[in-house]
Amino acid sequence: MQTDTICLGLLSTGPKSGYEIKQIFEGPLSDIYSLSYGTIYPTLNKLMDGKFVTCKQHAQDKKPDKKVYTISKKGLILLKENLIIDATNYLRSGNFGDQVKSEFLLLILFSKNLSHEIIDTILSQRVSFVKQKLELIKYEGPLTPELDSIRNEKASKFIRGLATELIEAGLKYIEKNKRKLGK
Amino acid sequence: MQTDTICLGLLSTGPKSGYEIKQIFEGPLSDIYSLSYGTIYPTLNKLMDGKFVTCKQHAQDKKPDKKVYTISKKGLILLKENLIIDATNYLRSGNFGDQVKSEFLLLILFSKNLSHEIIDTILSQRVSFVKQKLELIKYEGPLTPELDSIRNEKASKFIRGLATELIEAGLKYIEKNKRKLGK
DNA sequence: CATATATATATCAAAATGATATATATACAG
DNA sequence: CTGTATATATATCATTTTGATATATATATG
Repeated sequence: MQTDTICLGLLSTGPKSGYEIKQIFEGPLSDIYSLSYGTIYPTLNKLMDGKFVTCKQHAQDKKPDKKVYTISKKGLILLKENLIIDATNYLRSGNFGDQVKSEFLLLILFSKNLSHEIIDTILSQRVSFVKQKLELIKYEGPLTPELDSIRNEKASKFIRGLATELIEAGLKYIEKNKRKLGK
Repeated sequence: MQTDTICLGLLSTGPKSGYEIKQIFEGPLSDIYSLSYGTIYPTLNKLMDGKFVTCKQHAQDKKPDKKVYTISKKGLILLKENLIIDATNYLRSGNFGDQVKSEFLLLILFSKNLSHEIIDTILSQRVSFVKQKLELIKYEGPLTPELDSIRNEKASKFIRGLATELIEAGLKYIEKNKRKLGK
Protein backbone atom coordinates (compact mmCIF):
# COMPACT_ATOMS: atom_id res chain seq x y z
CA MET A 1 0.00 0.00 0.00
CA GLN A 2 1.37 3.43 -0.94
CA THR A 3 2.31 5.90 1.77
CA ASP A 4 -0.19 8.38 0.26
CA THR A 5 -3.05 5.96 0.82
CA ILE A 6 -1.96 5.16 4.37
CA CYS A 7 -1.79 8.84 5.33
CA LEU A 8 -5.14 9.53 3.69
CA GLY A 9 -6.60 6.53 5.53
CA LEU A 10 -5.43 7.88 8.87
CA LEU A 11 -6.67 11.38 8.05
CA SER A 12 -10.06 9.95 7.05
CA THR A 13 -10.76 9.35 10.76
CA GLY A 14 -10.09 13.00 11.59
CA PRO A 15 -7.57 15.85 11.07
CA LYS A 16 -4.02 15.22 12.28
CA SER A 17 -0.53 16.71 12.15
CA GLY A 18 2.54 14.87 10.86
CA TYR A 19 3.76 14.51 14.41
CA GLU A 20 0.48 12.94 15.48
CA ILE A 21 0.58 10.49 12.56
CA LYS A 22 4.03 9.41 13.72
CA GLN A 23 2.70 9.01 17.28
CA ILE A 24 -0.03 6.72 16.00
CA PHE A 25 2.59 4.49 14.33
CA GLU A 26 4.53 4.39 17.59
CA GLY A 27 1.47 3.68 19.70
CA PRO A 28 -1.78 2.02 18.56
CA LEU A 29 -0.40 0.94 15.15
CA SER A 30 3.04 -0.22 16.28
CA ASP A 31 2.12 -3.87 15.60
CA ILE A 32 0.69 -3.11 12.17
CA TYR A 33 2.90 -0.66 10.35
CA SER A 34 5.54 2.05 10.76
CA LEU A 35 6.62 5.12 8.84
CA SER A 36 9.42 7.59 9.61
CA TYR A 37 9.24 11.39 9.59
CA GLY A 38 11.34 11.33 6.43
CA THR A 39 8.40 9.63 4.70
CA ILE A 40 5.47 11.27 6.47
CA TYR A 41 6.35 14.95 5.95
CA PRO A 42 7.15 14.74 2.21
CA THR A 43 3.98 12.67 1.68
CA LEU A 44 1.86 15.30 3.42
CA ASN A 45 3.40 17.99 1.20
CA LYS A 46 2.73 15.87 -1.88
CA LEU A 47 -0.90 15.42 -0.80
CA MET A 48 -1.13 19.22 -0.35
CA ASP A 49 0.23 19.79 -3.89
CA GLY A 50 -2.47 17.52 -5.30
CA LYS A 51 -5.15 19.17 -3.08
CA PHE A 52 -6.02 15.83 -1.47
CA VAL A 53 -5.66 17.48 1.95
CA THR A 54 -5.98 21.00 3.34
CA CYS A 55 -3.81 22.45 6.09
CA LYS A 56 -4.46 24.81 8.98
CA GLN A 57 -1.46 26.27 10.73
CA HIS A 58 -2.00 26.67 14.44
CA ALA A 59 0.40 29.30 15.68
CA GLN A 60 1.57 28.12 19.09
CA ASP A 61 3.55 30.94 20.58
CA LYS A 62 7.21 29.99 20.85
CA LYS A 63 6.70 26.39 19.64
CA PRO A 64 6.87 25.61 15.89
CA ASP A 65 3.54 25.99 14.13
CA LYS A 66 1.42 22.89 14.30
CA LYS A 67 0.22 22.03 10.80
CA VAL A 68 -3.03 20.12 11.04
CA TYR A 69 -4.06 18.34 7.85
CA THR A 70 -7.65 17.59 6.87
CA ILE A 71 -8.64 15.20 4.07
CA SER A 72 -10.54 16.88 1.20
CA LYS A 73 -13.40 15.49 -0.92
CA LYS A 74 -10.87 14.83 -3.67
CA GLY A 75 -8.72 13.03 -1.09
CA LEU A 76 -11.57 10.83 0.08
CA ILE A 77 -12.29 9.79 -3.52
CA LEU A 78 -8.60 8.96 -4.09
CA LEU A 79 -8.50 6.98 -0.84
CA LYS A 80 -11.44 4.79 -1.83
CA GLU A 81 -10.09 4.23 -5.36
CA ASN A 82 -6.64 3.34 -4.09
CA LEU A 83 -7.92 0.95 -1.42
CA ILE A 84 -9.91 -1.03 -3.98
CA ILE A 85 -6.83 -1.26 -6.20
CA ASP A 86 -4.66 -2.27 -3.22
CA ALA A 87 -7.13 -4.93 -2.08
CA THR A 88 -7.34 -6.36 -5.61
CA ASN A 89 -3.55 -6.40 -6.00
CA TYR A 90 -3.17 -7.96 -2.55
CA LEU A 91 -5.53 -10.79 -3.44
CA ARG A 92 -3.93 -11.26 -6.87
CA SER A 93 -0.40 -11.30 -5.44
CA GLY A 94 -0.93 -14.51 -3.51
CA ASN A 95 1.35 -13.20 -0.76
CA PHE A 96 -0.80 -12.78 2.32
CA GLY A 97 2.00 -12.62 4.88
CA ASP A 98 3.33 -9.66 6.83
CA GLN A 99 6.77 -8.15 6.66
CA VAL A 100 8.45 -8.53 10.05
CA LYS A 101 11.88 -7.34 11.16
CA SER A 102 12.67 -8.40 14.69
CA GLU A 103 16.02 -7.42 16.17
CA PHE A 104 14.94 -9.34 19.28
CA LEU A 105 14.43 -12.65 17.47
CA LEU A 106 17.62 -12.25 15.43
CA LEU A 107 19.58 -11.89 18.67
CA ILE A 108 17.83 -14.99 20.03
CA LEU A 109 18.50 -16.86 16.77
CA PHE A 110 22.23 -16.14 17.03
CA SER A 111 22.31 -16.41 20.83
CA LYS A 112 24.89 -19.23 20.73
CA ASN A 113 27.43 -16.42 20.31
CA LEU A 114 26.26 -14.41 23.35
CA SER A 115 26.73 -14.90 27.08
CA HIS A 116 23.87 -16.23 29.20
CA GLU A 117 23.73 -12.98 31.16
CA ILE A 118 23.12 -10.96 28.00
CA ILE A 119 20.47 -13.38 26.74
CA ASP A 120 18.71 -13.30 30.11
CA THR A 121 18.73 -9.48 30.06
CA ILE A 122 17.38 -9.40 26.51
CA LEU A 123 14.57 -11.79 27.44
CA SER A 124 13.58 -9.99 30.62
CA GLN A 125 13.66 -6.58 28.90
CA ARG A 126 11.48 -7.94 26.14
CA VAL A 127 9.03 -9.33 28.68
CA SER A 128 8.67 -6.03 30.55
CA PHE A 129 8.44 -4.14 27.25
CA VAL A 130 5.64 -6.40 26.07
CA LYS A 131 3.78 -6.19 29.40
CA GLN A 132 3.88 -2.39 29.20
CA LYS A 133 2.59 -2.58 25.66
CA LEU A 134 -0.33 -4.76 26.75
CA GLU A 135 -1.30 -2.20 29.39
CA LEU A 136 -1.20 0.57 26.80
CA ILE A 137 -3.44 -1.39 24.43
CA LYS A 138 -5.90 -2.16 27.20
CA TYR A 139 -5.96 1.45 28.39
CA GLU A 140 -9.46 2.85 27.96
CA GLY A 141 -8.98 6.28 29.56
CA PRO A 142 -8.99 9.72 27.89
CA LEU A 143 -6.83 10.50 24.85
CA THR A 144 -6.28 13.50 22.60
CA PRO A 145 -9.17 13.79 20.08
CA GLU A 146 -6.77 12.94 17.25
CA LEU A 147 -5.79 9.59 18.76
CA ASP A 148 -9.31 8.93 20.02
CA SER A 149 -10.80 9.14 16.51
CA ILE A 150 -8.83 6.06 15.47
CA ARG A 151 -9.40 4.09 18.65
CA ASN A 152 -13.17 4.15 18.21
CA GLU A 153 -13.27 2.69 14.71
CA LYS A 154 -14.85 -0.78 14.51
CA ALA A 155 -11.81 -2.08 12.64
CA SER A 156 -9.50 -0.63 15.31
CA LYS A 157 -11.28 -2.61 17.99
CA PHE A 158 -10.89 -5.80 15.94
CA ILE A 159 -7.17 -5.10 15.51
CA ARG A 160 -6.66 -4.18 19.16
CA GLY A 161 -8.29 -7.45 20.17
CA LEU A 162 -6.06 -9.40 17.79
CA ALA A 163 -2.93 -7.62 19.04
CA THR A 164 -3.90 -8.37 22.64
CA GLU A 165 -4.27 -12.10 21.93
CA LEU A 166 -0.97 -12.26 20.04
CA ILE A 167 0.99 -10.39 22.69
CA GLU A 168 -0.45 -12.50 25.49
CA ALA A 169 0.34 -15.73 23.63
CA GLY A 170 3.92 -14.58 23.03
CA LEU A 171 4.40 -13.50 26.62
CA LYS A 172 3.14 -16.81 27.95
CA TYR A 173 5.44 -18.74 25.60
CA ILE A 174 8.56 -16.77 26.53
CA GLU A 175 7.94 -17.05 30.26
CA LYS A 176 7.36 -20.78 29.94
CA ASN A 177 10.27 -21.61 27.60
CA LYS A 178 13.04 -19.10 28.32
CA ARG A 179 14.98 -21.70 30.33
CA LYS A 180 15.34 -23.79 27.16
CA LEU A 181 17.63 -21.18 25.64
CA GLY A 182 20.18 -21.22 28.45
CA LYS A 183 22.99 -23.81 28.57
CA MET B 1 21.55 -5.46 13.11
CA GLN B 2 23.65 -4.99 9.98
CA THR B 3 22.99 -7.13 6.93
CA ASP B 4 26.61 -8.35 7.09
CA THR B 5 26.06 -9.76 10.58
CA ILE B 6 22.79 -11.41 9.60
CA CYS B 7 24.36 -13.15 6.59
CA LEU B 8 27.36 -14.24 8.67
CA GLY B 9 24.99 -15.54 11.35
CA LEU B 10 23.13 -17.65 8.80
CA LEU B 11 26.38 -18.91 7.27
CA SER B 12 27.66 -19.82 10.76
CA THR B 13 25.21 -22.75 10.75
CA GLY B 14 26.65 -24.08 7.48
CA PRO B 15 27.60 -23.04 3.92
CA LYS B 16 24.85 -21.54 1.78
CA SER B 17 24.28 -19.75 -1.53
CA GLY B 18 22.59 -16.37 -1.88
CA TYR B 19 19.54 -18.09 -3.27
CA GLU B 20 19.36 -20.39 -0.25
CA ILE B 21 19.67 -17.44 2.14
CA LYS B 22 16.71 -15.84 0.41
CA GLN B 23 14.77 -19.11 0.70
CA ILE B 24 15.39 -19.15 4.45
CA PHE B 25 13.91 -15.65 4.75
CA GLU B 26 10.89 -16.79 2.80
CA GLY B 27 10.46 -19.99 4.78
CA PRO B 28 11.61 -20.62 8.34
CA LEU B 29 12.53 -16.98 9.06
CA SER B 30 9.54 -15.32 7.41
CA ASP B 31 8.14 -14.25 10.79
CA ILE B 32 11.45 -12.87 11.99
CA TYR B 33 13.16 -10.98 9.22
CA SER B 34 13.39 -10.49 5.47
CA LEU B 35 16.02 -9.38 2.99
CA SER B 36 15.79 -9.00 -0.78
CA TYR B 37 18.23 -10.28 -3.41
CA GLY B 38 19.30 -6.69 -3.97
CA THR B 39 20.68 -6.68 -0.44
CA ILE B 40 21.87 -10.28 -0.14
CA TYR B 41 24.08 -10.51 -3.25
CA PRO B 42 25.99 -7.22 -2.72
CA THR B 43 26.48 -8.14 0.97
CA LEU B 44 27.94 -11.52 0.04
CA ASN B 45 30.35 -9.79 -2.38
CA LYS B 46 31.32 -7.31 0.31
CA LEU B 47 31.99 -10.18 2.74
CA MET B 48 34.16 -11.83 0.04
CA ASP B 49 36.18 -8.62 -0.41
CA GLY B 50 36.89 -8.55 3.33
CA LYS B 51 37.69 -12.31 3.34
CA PHE B 52 34.98 -12.97 5.93
CA VAL B 53 33.63 -15.74 3.67
CA THR B 54 35.05 -18.03 1.01
CA CYS B 55 33.21 -19.14 -2.10
CA LYS B 56 33.09 -22.38 -4.07
CA GLN B 57 31.51 -22.29 -7.51
CA HIS B 58 29.60 -25.44 -8.31
CA ALA B 59 29.31 -25.69 -12.04
CA GLN B 60 25.85 -27.07 -12.72
CA ASP B 61 25.70 -27.91 -16.38
CA LYS B 62 23.30 -25.56 -18.14
CA LYS B 63 22.11 -23.85 -14.93
CA PRO B 64 23.96 -20.76 -13.64
CA ASP B 65 26.86 -21.60 -11.35
CA LYS B 66 25.82 -22.05 -7.76
CA LYS B 67 28.09 -19.97 -5.54
CA VAL B 68 28.23 -21.55 -2.10
CA TYR B 69 29.64 -19.30 0.62
CA THR B 70 31.43 -20.58 3.72
CA ILE B 71 32.21 -18.42 6.75
CA SER B 72 35.95 -18.01 7.45
CA LYS B 73 37.75 -17.82 10.82
CA LYS B 74 37.96 -14.05 10.33
CA GLY B 75 34.22 -14.04 9.60
CA LEU B 76 33.39 -15.96 12.76
CA ILE B 77 35.38 -13.48 14.83
CA LEU B 78 33.58 -10.54 13.19
CA LEU B 79 30.22 -12.24 13.78
CA LYS B 80 30.81 -12.63 17.51
CA GLU B 81 32.14 -9.09 17.88
CA ASN B 82 29.22 -7.60 15.98
CA LEU B 83 26.61 -9.60 17.89
CA ILE B 84 27.92 -8.35 21.24
CA ILE B 85 27.84 -4.76 19.93
CA ASP B 86 24.31 -5.30 18.55
CA ALA B 87 23.05 -6.81 21.80
CA THR B 88 24.53 -3.95 23.81
CA ASN B 89 23.05 -1.32 21.50
CA TYR B 90 19.70 -3.11 21.55
CA LEU B 91 19.59 -3.04 25.34
CA ARG B 92 20.78 0.56 25.47
CA SER B 93 18.27 1.72 22.87
CA GLY B 94 15.28 0.99 25.08
CA ASN B 95 13.29 0.01 22.00
CA PHE B 96 12.52 -3.69 22.33
CA GLY B 97 9.70 -3.86 19.79
CA ASP B 98 9.67 -5.35 16.31
CA GLN B 99 9.17 -3.59 13.02
CA VAL B 100 5.99 -4.89 11.40
CA LYS B 101 4.46 -3.96 8.07
CA SER B 102 1.16 -5.70 7.48
CA GLU B 103 -0.70 -5.01 4.26
CA PHE B 104 -3.42 -7.33 5.59
CA LEU B 105 -4.04 -5.31 8.76
CA LEU B 106 -3.91 -2.00 6.90
CA LEU B 107 -6.67 -3.23 4.59
CA ILE B 108 -8.67 -4.33 7.64
CA LEU B 109 -8.02 -0.99 9.36
CA PHE B 110 -9.41 0.90 6.36
CA SER B 111 -12.08 -1.71 5.59
CA LYS B 112 -14.90 0.84 5.99
CA ASN B 113 -14.05 1.83 2.42
CA LEU B 114 -14.24 -1.70 0.98
CA SER B 115 -17.17 -3.97 0.14
CA HIS B 116 -18.08 -6.84 2.44
CA GLU B 117 -17.28 -9.36 -0.30
CA ILE B 118 -13.71 -8.08 -0.62
CA ILE B 119 -13.21 -8.05 3.17
CA ASP B 120 -14.54 -11.61 3.41
CA THR B 121 -12.18 -12.75 0.65
CA ILE B 122 -9.21 -11.04 2.31
CA LEU B 123 -10.03 -12.69 5.65
CA SER B 124 -10.53 -16.17 4.19
CA GLN B 125 -7.36 -15.93 2.09
CA ARG B 126 -5.42 -14.86 5.15
CA VAL B 127 -6.82 -17.77 7.13
CA SER B 128 -5.83 -20.37 4.54
CA PHE B 129 -2.42 -18.73 4.10
CA VAL B 130 -1.80 -18.88 7.84
CA LYS B 131 -2.98 -22.49 8.09
CA GLN B 132 -0.58 -23.47 5.33
CA LYS B 133 2.18 -21.64 7.15
CA LEU B 134 1.45 -23.57 10.34
CA GLU B 135 1.77 -26.87 8.49
CA LEU B 136 5.10 -25.80 7.03
CA ILE B 137 6.43 -24.83 10.47
CA LYS B 138 5.28 -28.13 11.97
CA TYR B 139 6.77 -30.14 9.10
CA GLU B 140 9.50 -32.41 10.46
CA GLY B 141 10.38 -34.32 7.29
CA PRO B 142 13.58 -34.20 5.24
CA LEU B 143 15.07 -30.92 3.99
CA THR B 144 18.14 -29.88 2.01
CA PRO B 145 21.24 -29.93 4.26
CA GLU B 146 21.46 -26.12 4.03
CA LEU B 147 17.98 -25.58 5.43
CA ASP B 148 18.34 -28.44 7.91
CA SER B 149 21.40 -26.88 9.56
CA ILE B 150 19.29 -23.96 10.74
CA ARG B 151 16.28 -26.02 11.78
CA ASN B 152 18.29 -28.04 14.28
CA GLU B 153 19.67 -25.12 16.26
CA LYS B 154 18.37 -24.86 19.82
CA ALA B 155 17.42 -21.23 19.24
CA SER B 156 15.56 -22.21 16.05
CA LYS B 157 13.39 -24.62 17.99
CA PHE B 158 12.57 -21.91 20.52
CA ILE B 159 11.61 -19.53 17.72
CA ARG B 160 9.57 -22.15 15.85
CA GLY B 161 7.64 -22.86 19.03
CA LEU B 162 6.98 -19.16 19.55
CA ALA B 163 5.86 -18.70 15.94
CA THR B 164 3.49 -21.67 16.25
CA GLU B 165 1.83 -20.22 19.37
CA LEU B 166 1.47 -16.78 17.79
CA ILE B 167 0.01 -18.07 14.54
CA GLU B 168 -2.45 -20.32 16.34
CA ALA B 169 -3.59 -17.49 18.60
CA GLY B 170 -4.08 -15.21 15.59
CA LEU B 171 -5.98 -17.85 13.65
CA LYS B 172 -8.31 -18.55 16.56
CA TYR B 173 -9.01 -14.84 17.01
CA ILE B 174 -9.80 -14.20 13.35
CA GLU B 175 -12.10 -17.20 13.07
CA LYS B 176 -13.94 -16.15 16.22
CA ASN B 177 -14.24 -12.41 15.50
CA LYS B 178 -14.43 -12.01 11.73
CA ARG B 179 -18.19 -11.42 11.88
CA LYS B 180 -17.59 -8.27 13.93
CA LEU B 181 -16.00 -6.59 10.90
CA GLY B 182 -18.99 -7.01 8.61
CA LYS B 183 -21.94 -4.58 8.69
C1' DC C 1 3.35 -28.09 -27.17
C1' DA C 2 2.81 -23.99 -24.68
C1' DT C 3 2.96 -22.11 -20.18
C1' DA C 4 4.18 -21.70 -15.52
C1' DT C 5 7.21 -22.51 -11.89
C1' DA C 6 11.78 -23.44 -9.82
C1' DT C 7 16.74 -22.74 -9.79
C1' DA C 8 20.29 -19.15 -9.79
C1' DT C 9 22.71 -14.56 -10.00
C1' DA C 10 22.75 -9.68 -10.86
C1' DT C 11 21.45 -4.74 -11.25
C1' DC C 12 19.12 -0.39 -10.38
C1' DA C 13 15.53 3.33 -10.04
C1' DA C 14 12.55 4.47 -6.52
C1' DA C 15 11.30 4.39 -1.78
C1' DA C 16 12.22 4.32 3.14
C1' DT C 17 15.04 4.64 7.06
C1' DG C 18 17.63 6.62 10.66
C1' DA C 19 20.20 10.23 11.97
C1' DT C 20 20.64 14.96 12.46
C1' DA C 21 19.31 19.96 12.74
C1' DT C 22 16.42 23.55 14.67
C1' DA C 23 13.65 25.63 18.38
C1' DT C 24 11.21 25.80 22.80
C1' DA C 25 8.73 24.18 27.08
C1' DT C 26 8.60 21.45 30.96
C1' DA C 27 10.02 18.34 34.46
C1' DC C 28 13.36 16.67 37.54
C1' DA C 29 17.55 15.65 40.01
C1' DG C 30 21.74 17.35 42.29
C1' DC D 1 18.97 27.40 40.53
C1' DT D 2 21.00 25.05 37.04
C1' DG D 3 22.11 21.47 33.99
C1' DT D 4 19.98 17.45 31.76
C1' DA D 5 16.45 14.85 29.76
C1' DT D 6 12.21 14.47 27.58
C1' DA D 7 8.23 16.11 24.84
C1' DT D 8 6.39 18.95 21.13
C1' DA D 9 6.98 19.98 16.21
C1' DT D 10 8.86 20.25 11.39
C1' DA D 11 12.37 19.39 8.02
C1' DT D 12 16.23 17.35 5.33
C1' DC D 13 19.33 13.94 3.39
C1' DA D 14 23.03 10.34 2.87
C1' DT D 15 22.73 5.63 3.09
C1' DT D 16 20.19 1.48 2.89
C1' DT D 17 16.55 -1.43 1.19
C1' DT D 18 13.05 -2.76 -1.75
C1' DG D 19 10.76 -4.42 -5.65
C1' DA D 20 11.01 -4.96 -10.31
C1' DT D 21 13.43 -6.51 -14.12
C1' DA D 22 16.94 -9.10 -16.94
C1' DT D 23 19.14 -13.41 -18.13
C1' DA D 24 19.29 -18.42 -18.75
C1' DT D 25 17.71 -23.20 -18.24
C1' DA D 26 15.19 -27.33 -16.35
C1' DT D 27 11.11 -29.35 -15.01
C1' DA D 28 6.34 -29.96 -14.30
C1' DT D 29 1.57 -29.33 -15.81
C1' DG D 30 -2.63 -28.94 -18.63
